[in-house]
Amino acid sequence: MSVSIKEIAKICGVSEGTVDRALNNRNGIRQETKEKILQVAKEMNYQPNHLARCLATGKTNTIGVVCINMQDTFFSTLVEAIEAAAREKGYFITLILSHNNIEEELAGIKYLANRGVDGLILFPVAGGSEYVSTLKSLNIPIVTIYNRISEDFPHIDVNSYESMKKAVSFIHEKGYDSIAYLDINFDMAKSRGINIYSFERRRAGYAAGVKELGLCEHIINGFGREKIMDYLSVIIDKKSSVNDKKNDASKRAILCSFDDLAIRVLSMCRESGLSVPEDIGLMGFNNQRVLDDIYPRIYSIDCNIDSIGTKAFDKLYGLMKAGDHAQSNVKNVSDNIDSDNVATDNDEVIEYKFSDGQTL
Amino acid sequence: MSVSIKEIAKICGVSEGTVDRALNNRNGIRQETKEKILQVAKEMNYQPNHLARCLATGKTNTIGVVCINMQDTFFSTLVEAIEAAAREKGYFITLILSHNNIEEELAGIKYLANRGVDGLILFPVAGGSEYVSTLKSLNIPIVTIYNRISEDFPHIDVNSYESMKKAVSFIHEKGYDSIAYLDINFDMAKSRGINIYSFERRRAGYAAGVKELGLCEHIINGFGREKIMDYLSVIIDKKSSVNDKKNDASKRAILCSFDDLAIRVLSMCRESGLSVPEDIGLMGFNNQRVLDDIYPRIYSIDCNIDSIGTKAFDKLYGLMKAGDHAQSNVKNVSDNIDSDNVATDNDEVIEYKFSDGQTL
DNA sequence: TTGAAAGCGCTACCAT
DNA sequence: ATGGTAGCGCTTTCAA
Repeated sequence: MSVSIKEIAKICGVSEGTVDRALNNRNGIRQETKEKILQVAKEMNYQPNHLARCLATGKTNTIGVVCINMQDTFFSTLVEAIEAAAREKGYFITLILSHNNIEEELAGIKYLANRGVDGLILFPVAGGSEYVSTLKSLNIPIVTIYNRISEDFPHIDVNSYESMKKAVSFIHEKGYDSIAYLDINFDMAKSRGINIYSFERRRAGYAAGVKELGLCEHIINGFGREKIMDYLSVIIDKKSSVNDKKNDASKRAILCSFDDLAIRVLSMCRESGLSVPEDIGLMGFNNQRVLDDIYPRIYSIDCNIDSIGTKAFDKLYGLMKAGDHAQSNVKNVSDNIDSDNVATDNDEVIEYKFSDGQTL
Repeated sequence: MSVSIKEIAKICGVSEGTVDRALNNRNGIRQETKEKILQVAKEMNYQPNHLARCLATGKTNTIGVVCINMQDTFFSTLVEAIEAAAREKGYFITLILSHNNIEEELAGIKYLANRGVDGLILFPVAGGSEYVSTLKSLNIPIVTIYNRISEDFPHIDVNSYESMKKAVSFIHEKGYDSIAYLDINFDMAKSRGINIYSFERRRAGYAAGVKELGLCEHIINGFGREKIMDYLSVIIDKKSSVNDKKNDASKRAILCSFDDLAIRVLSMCRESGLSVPEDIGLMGFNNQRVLDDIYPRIYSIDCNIDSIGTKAFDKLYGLMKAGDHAQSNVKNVSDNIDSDNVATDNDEVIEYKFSDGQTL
């Protein structure tokens, strides 16, 4: 197929070692020899065989990324940021999608480990101490994003707890005294045993926020149309009977655990004849780009997704360079997934800000 | 790090070859020997070194995917479909993003080739005969998606031309007699020399559609807010003066070259006080999922994105298996990018359908 | 400064 | 049915 070092060596009448010295800028070679070899290599359009180099050096310059899916802009944007950061440093990414399936995730991780990736960035679906042991036994640097597994692995995410908590005060300051929280269905997720750390932190942040303000907690646990409609109907009723009893004058808002929910609620409001923000306030999480094209502009929490991706790679890069695998300086904690699974020193937290908006 | 065939051979007191036979289900090995070896391998948690295998076999079981970006749901969904199809067949994907940049794309392709990917799926940014030669010299199977390069490479895409043309009649049948087309700015793209085959086909389809119906062609060449506003203002004016002169009673619609534009127009209509579909009809292209959450439901052309991804991989898989690289049975055509660059036998066309909707 | 050769872990082929 | 061994293309070490 393509020319090898051996062939170049033969043509130049030198040894393979010398060709290697020329090609890879090592010292211990005379300038003229080097130039001649480089010249020949160029003429023959020599292309190094990455594979052979990997086998010889034990490094692949490839990191594995095990992500949930590519449908959610949140994930795909993150992957894009990781790819950019990786490529800048000369790394490739092998992408595997787990589709929120624990088995697929594990199989993927195993494949990647066998392939000898230098490091792993995980959007964990699984969790638990057994899982941690498995990962540690791989003996390669691992960084988690989004869901957290344990303090054994550096974790990068927006500070979901803090930002949601702040979002509650933010909404409250805009004059809303009833703030509901629209979220994924925890029971369903938990029955499947999947890791929902990120959503747990978000919800916990909301809960802390309303508690601090002395407001009522109202969590809509699942985002099917019926559940949303149930909630909206209260507002619709209130609106239609506004002349009758002016007692319940509370301004209501819904904080959503991710943007798509806010978009959905917005549309359902429109269908139901509710005006946003006149009849109901709305706020999302992630501030994905499509919000810029939707009227009215929904407030959202801007998680600075790009920087999560970048930091995740940078962290991993550090570990890879250090040869200092995460496992080396680790306390042997078996850490289960639960709401007490909070940030540690091994966690990196990303700044956030509130987007501009008109819906509150 | 991990156990090798050699170690297992030593422990079992057999040769490496025998271990290989056991591990890889080859024949020419006694059942008991095999079982014993497998047993030991399991105990030692043997994991095959993919890299070494690749080097020995010359196959990597990896395909390279050079895509534009991951921000557009259209692309990320496609990548997701490719990943699924690939994994099912035991292939990995190494993902490189070109960001619509010709240099990045070329660099990426070169990297992938050196890495010995077994095949390449390209969302081409570049084009032209020189590019074709470069790709052919790589000597690996290549399939293009989205933008086409030349008939030298199998190409998979929705039938943009046909579907856009049909979309025009579809809109017309709904009673609209003025159908504008909102598109990317061709001049800008062309001045950068990038491949816009897919958009060219879409626009050509629109043009053919209006021509066939004897309607006026109205192309909005660029989707900045001003350009869109320019067009909407005509409708706004018409609406406000509707009582004065009832002469221009034409029902207007805008066909958009991709969904995000339709979403944007919808919002701008809302801001401008125009009702959709009462004052203006709207239709998109791709039918991305977010449309389901937006009210009113925008009509769109459902390109069956998943099947594009699947077919692209299947096509590539065929080429890889055949060892029958695309270059082998090729006429040496230098094919430039232009609107005459139409489908050939080497092209696969994907079925499409119109989504349900309420905006027309 | 250069050459020679031993690996990396696996596959594949030829003997036996 | 099994053993032995020569590669794959590169890096790395030791000798000259």
